[in-house]
Amino acid sequence: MMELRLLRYFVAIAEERHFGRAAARLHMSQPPLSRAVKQLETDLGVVLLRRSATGAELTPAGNALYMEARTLLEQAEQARARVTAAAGAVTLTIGTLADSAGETGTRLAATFRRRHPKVSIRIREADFTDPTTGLRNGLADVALTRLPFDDIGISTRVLRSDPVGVVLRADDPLAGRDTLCLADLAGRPWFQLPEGTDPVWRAYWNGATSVGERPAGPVVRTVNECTQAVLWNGMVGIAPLTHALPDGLTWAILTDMPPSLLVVAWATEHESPLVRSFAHIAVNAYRPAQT
Amino acid sequence: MMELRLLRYFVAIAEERHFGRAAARLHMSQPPLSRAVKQLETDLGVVLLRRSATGAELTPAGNALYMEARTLLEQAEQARARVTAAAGAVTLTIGTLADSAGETGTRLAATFRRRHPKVSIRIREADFTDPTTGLRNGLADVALTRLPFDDIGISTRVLRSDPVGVVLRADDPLAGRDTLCLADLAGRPWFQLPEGTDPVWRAYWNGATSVGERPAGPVVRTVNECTQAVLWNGMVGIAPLTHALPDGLTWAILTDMPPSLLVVAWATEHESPLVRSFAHIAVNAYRPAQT
DNA sequence: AATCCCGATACCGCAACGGTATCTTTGCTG
DNA sequence: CAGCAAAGATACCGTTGCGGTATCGGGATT
Repeated sequence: MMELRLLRYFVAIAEERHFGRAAARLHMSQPPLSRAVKQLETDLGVVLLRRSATGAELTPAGNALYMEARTLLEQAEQARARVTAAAGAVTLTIGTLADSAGETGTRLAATFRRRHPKVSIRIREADFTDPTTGLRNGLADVALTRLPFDDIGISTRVLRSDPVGVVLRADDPLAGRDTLCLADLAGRPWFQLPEGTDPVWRAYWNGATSVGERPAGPVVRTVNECTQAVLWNGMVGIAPLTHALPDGLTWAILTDMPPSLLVVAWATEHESPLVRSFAHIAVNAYRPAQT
Repeated sequence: MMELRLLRYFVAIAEERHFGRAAARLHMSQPPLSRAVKQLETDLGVVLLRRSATGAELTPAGNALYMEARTLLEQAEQARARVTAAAGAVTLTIGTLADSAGETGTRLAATFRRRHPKVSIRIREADFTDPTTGLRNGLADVALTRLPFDDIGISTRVLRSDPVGVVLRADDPLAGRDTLCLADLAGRPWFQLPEGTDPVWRAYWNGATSVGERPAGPVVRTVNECTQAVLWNGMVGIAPLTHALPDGLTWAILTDMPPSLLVVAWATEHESPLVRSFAHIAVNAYRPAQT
């Protein structure tokens, strides 16, 4: 039977395109994943992955299942939230952009939990295609994300200003330089946000994108080994990196990209005492003279 | 973790309001269901059922989970169908109204499978609130259901005409009579379709409903022990009963209810060779002089 | 008070899950 | 082209947990 557990596994494999990395991300070993995929394949009567010596590629059916599984798991999460809400439980859903906000979120959530022990917290990791991390459709109550994006109806408080940088392979001709400008990167593959995403957000990142070619693979990918930045085959990311980069990668700041602002955000019309409290905690945590 | 298996179990329990009956319906024993519910309850941190000596009632949270689980399982089914469709597999989804159509569906599906071995078949059981069993929103390709309902855009072929009857407890004063009229039943509780359902369909059944009071419990319930009729605490159903009624129940035809027509139906604009083939098989199976 | 019925619990065998070790294949490389 | 490295598949194993039978406890009914 098609169980959610198998779908969780498959999503990890599909995103990593690699059984071993997926296993690491799931904190388990690789063989059960082989079995899980085979189980799904025999259950659905369909080949999901094209295995190779370098990893695994999605077949059309695999891609379909990846999309379906994502939404299904998301719907399951929402269902869970609605059920607990129906029981009178108070929940705060924190949306986080899949970059530095991840670790930030859990840290702030811990503080929040100390102050509001009875409120249960749910963290929803959104990918780069939605800078509001679901604020607009009620999928999140409060978000840790980045400006600029179309913020009408959204209240924001700036936490930190981060220069935008680029991640390079150590063997790159440009590696070793601390700063670069966009022109240095002309002609390289780049990441590109899909159409239909927030226009302001897209324009900001396309400022970088316009110098490069269109990418060949999927549009945005989050790399979990390095939660402090969005990497993609040695492409654009966000400084500062507090964690060390994986071996063989270096970092250079792009001097002509306007800085990206880490913010706490919420839908203005859904502002609540809990949301205010969380925003307050977040702003305090980043106040310069905190002592 | 909240797995689909647990939700399937919970849905059965919620509908039967009885662990034992749910176990029978799931072809398993009762103790694992106790465990499953407890597992869900601890996982969600919520009480789902109020247990009593006569069965189990849903708490508000339980009702919420019931709704969520239904849609989630449905979505999982659709997801599965879309994935196999993406692999180029051809699927025919047969919607069945939760009464006599159930058994009819599997029987016709068997014939259909013999004729089209490569087409995979999915049977979708719909409840009484949607006489089209999802034809309109693409949830089903072809339906075994009953007239009358609002059939604009829907093509139908009549398979059989069934008088409408009422199921009575053996200790009922009216039990033993073969025929009744609606007036005989004045003042009794009755089943009632929720607002927003197909108006023609609702009006038809409200013709019966109008003589009775409003029911107290949930609006429609399907009884699985008797797949040949919709029963509800000794309320209205559809003749003929080819299967014996459970002990303690009898059956009387309502002479002043217009008959209900068993039909095969499909969305006219989505008519396809497969749909035509299925309809043809269905009509042939019910032709009087078949020999 | 005795009985009945329902859900909960205890316990058991077995299927399935995840882990370790190893194999096969494939792409790369000297 | 031989050898190596890496990735997924397979074999096997200990443990978990699922579903089954037997039984218990507690309301409701008579």
